[in-house]
Amino acid sequence: MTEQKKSGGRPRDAEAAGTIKSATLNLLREHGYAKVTIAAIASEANVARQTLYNRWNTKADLVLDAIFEETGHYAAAPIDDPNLTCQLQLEQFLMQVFSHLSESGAPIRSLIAAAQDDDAFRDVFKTKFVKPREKMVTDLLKRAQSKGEIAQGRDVRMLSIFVHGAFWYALLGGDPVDNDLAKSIVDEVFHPAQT
Amino acid sequence: MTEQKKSGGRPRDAEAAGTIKSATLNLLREHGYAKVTIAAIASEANVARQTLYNRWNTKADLVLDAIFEETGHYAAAPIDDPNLTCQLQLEQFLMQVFSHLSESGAPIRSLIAAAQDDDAFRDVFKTKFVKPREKMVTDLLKRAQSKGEIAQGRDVRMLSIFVHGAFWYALLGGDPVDNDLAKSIVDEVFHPAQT
DNA sequence: TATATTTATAGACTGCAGTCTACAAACACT
DNA sequence: AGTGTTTGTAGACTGCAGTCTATAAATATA
Repeated sequence: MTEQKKSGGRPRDAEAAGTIKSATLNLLREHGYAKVTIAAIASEANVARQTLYNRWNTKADLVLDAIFEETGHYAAAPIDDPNLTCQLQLEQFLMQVFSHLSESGAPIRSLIAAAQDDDAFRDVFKTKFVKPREKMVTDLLKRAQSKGEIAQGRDVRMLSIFVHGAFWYALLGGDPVDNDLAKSIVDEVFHPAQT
Repeated sequence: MTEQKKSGGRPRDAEAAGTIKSATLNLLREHGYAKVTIAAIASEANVARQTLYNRWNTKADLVLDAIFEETGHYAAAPIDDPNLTCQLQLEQFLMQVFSHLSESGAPIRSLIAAAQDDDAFRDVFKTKFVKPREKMVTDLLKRAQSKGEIAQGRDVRMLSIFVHGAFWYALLGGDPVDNDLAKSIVDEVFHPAQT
């Protein structure tokens, strides 16, 4: 592929992408996904509307990209700290993720929404956002299993899905996604309660 | 409230609502939520566009209502059959729900999408669709707990959220929602595996 | 300098959701 | 029959996403 351009041509404005993305985030926080218009973003970024469409295919694409720019930082895989139980590590990881989401939860919800109507977009969203987080949790649970914190016979992949499912379920249902939820999820996944 | 109308007035066409809803379902199955237009539904039902807006506030409202009409049948609470384990009952219940969803899964996904941008709509969706199903599962799990199929110390409410979360997670992610998923979910919730 | 290529801008245009207005039709009450 | 009220119909209108076209600006290469 390599998508080579024939020769010169006017270069893309190097600053534009950043300016547009940050304008997008600002408007997003202020008004929410539905009320933010492409025209408003373009205007805020002092750029022609078409320039946005030169770089992103849809409003959802742009928003996805804009959110990644700052969400990436929070996606750091939890390092294995041998001094902490895996249970605690998972709890802290979830709390970190949740506290971030309480800031940009609404736009992310809107992304999920947009993803439903667009197969290609849903793939990107899954590949770049959902799957990596799923893997982080699966890996952590595997470590817990190898250290005996979780019984050998359990299906770690399904447990990871439980964790994320519970999280999405709360997020989409508009229920609070907070430390209490994190604790409840982790308690039940590790569920030492054997009566 | 009782919403009384002052006096007579032209009565609503009794057949219209049904005709519109079934036209909606037909077009929905054929083209998917995004590609179905209000105008097309109105035309299919031989009704003015405004008539739709007289009865439903938005496209999502209408689709929600249309889907309920046939989804209601499948929402029957699982009767407690003392001859079957609760684990089997849950598995059968989920299979029933899943097989229905593989038919109208796409429109339902679009509903979730629409719900994200509209608080009022999300409430209706939760109240009429999500919560009742959550309760069915919670009740079933409670029975399982009282019969000893699930340990006393476990948080049944959270387990129910795991079940639904896993289900929504698969649905929204575009993953197959089938018998295998149902079995995996139930196995892990009851997880007799104690190594 | 001349040409080809690519981006940026401005603005027209399409399609759809949802609103609004004017008018006709169907009812209740007097 | 006459009045008031509500629904149905037809069509104009607004706002936004996304497309398309014409033109100017910025680059590379000849």
